[in-house]
Amino acid sequence: MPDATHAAKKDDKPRRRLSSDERRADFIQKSIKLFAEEGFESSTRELARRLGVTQPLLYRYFPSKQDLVSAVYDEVYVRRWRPEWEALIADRSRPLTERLCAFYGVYTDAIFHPDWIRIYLYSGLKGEEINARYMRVVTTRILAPIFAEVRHEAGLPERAPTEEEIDKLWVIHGGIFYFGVVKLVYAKTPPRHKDSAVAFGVRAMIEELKREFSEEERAPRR
Amino acid sequence: MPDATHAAKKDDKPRRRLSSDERRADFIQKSIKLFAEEGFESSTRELARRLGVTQPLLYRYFPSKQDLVSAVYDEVYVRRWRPEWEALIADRSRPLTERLCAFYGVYTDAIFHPDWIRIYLYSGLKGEEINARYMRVVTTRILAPIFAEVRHEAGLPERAPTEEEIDKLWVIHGGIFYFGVVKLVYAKTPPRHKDSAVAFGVRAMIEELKREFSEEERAPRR
DNA sequence: TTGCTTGTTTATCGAGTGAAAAATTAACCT
DNA sequence: AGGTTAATTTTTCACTCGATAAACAAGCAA
Repeated sequence: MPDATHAAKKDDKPRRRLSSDERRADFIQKSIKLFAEEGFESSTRELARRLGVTQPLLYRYFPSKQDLVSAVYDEVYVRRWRPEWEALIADRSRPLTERLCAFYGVYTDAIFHPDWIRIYLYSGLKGEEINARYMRVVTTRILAPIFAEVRHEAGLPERAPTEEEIDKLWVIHGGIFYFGVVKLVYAKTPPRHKDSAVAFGVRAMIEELKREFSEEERAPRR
Repeated sequence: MPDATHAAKKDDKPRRRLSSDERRADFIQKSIKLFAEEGFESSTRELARRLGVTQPLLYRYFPSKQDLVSAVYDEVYVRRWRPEWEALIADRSRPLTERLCAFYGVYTDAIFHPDWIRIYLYSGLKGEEINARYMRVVTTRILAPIFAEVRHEAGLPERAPTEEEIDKLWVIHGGIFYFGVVKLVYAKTPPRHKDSAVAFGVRAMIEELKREFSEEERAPRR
């Protein structure tokens, strides 16, 4: 009797054959979907089933399942970052609020997808190093520049943010991100008020930062 | 030869015996730790190993692993909620900012533990119904009351928040929660600036809400 | 057609999974 | 002491997991 545990197709009439590159890309794309849905413990057999191939074929393209996971990380984390985002934040020809709303508009357009958010959360829970690296990138490429721009708009001299100040920025940045988690992961509904939620967070962050800066001016520390 | 896959202790000298209630509670407490660390796919054998008992004993106390998971949900979600939190928010004898800082102080004291946060994230990714229920509780017992208090402090008539306004409150509430995620899950370090991060979020939220209310007063909708 | 390359399947292994049934034994009650 | 209850272990099953080796077959070049 035929072993069904590796069956590729029910009707094995049209057994097409892909080039090495196509097949590899197919594995990664379908893995993103599967891992996002069910986590990284998803079986290689379920993945193969979705691809319409048998399970051992995976090991022709990836030495181990962990190598496939790493390829998924690379595709999701690294390839979706747009360097032009950083220029958007620092473009002083536009009002700061407008700039930051524009930045968080395109940033959330990029990451507010169930695939991205769920893989991010899963890998974070796994304690993957790439997660910590991503957090450092956010800190230095987004939060610190925002801090510098708010100070500039407030007419204050440039200064590196303290750890505590970065934490305050994380509350807003994380709040915007977590708004996406609530909508896409928990409620499974499109984020209808994304723009006004972003604008609320941006304005609240800028104004509260300015307020704290002016208090600091009045009573300098140390 | 003895089968090691179910071994409880190496030295089986002191084989103590617990009461039904103690053992059941022990299963739940150790499950919280284990599931928080490794997710709900953790094996029942690993759990038994940590308890110092054999794996089939679990099935004397829980019909299935899923029943154990449900017991963990109950312990973590339901039992940690403090009804007095709601009174804290509505206590108009104190200034609103102070009230909300106090509320978020004790609320984060309750939930800013790796166990709670990780189980919350894991169960949310699994799409568990209890997660959606918790979100509704947060909305009606925390966010809507905060909305009412801000309006009251602004001298405005009572009014139910729109979905869009609740979303704005989620940005701050979620931001405070996600600050805990960043510290406890990603960075694995105690949230040193918890109080000032909370105060930042609270003040930013209150002031920005007031600002939007006053704009609304100037140009009423519809 | 022949023959070679390579994408793909078949078959299988060893370890680990949740769960059921039955045997064992510690603790309590007369 | 003896006897009973119930906590715990032993044994085992059917299944799933990631991974390997070998057989097969589609496409292409001669």
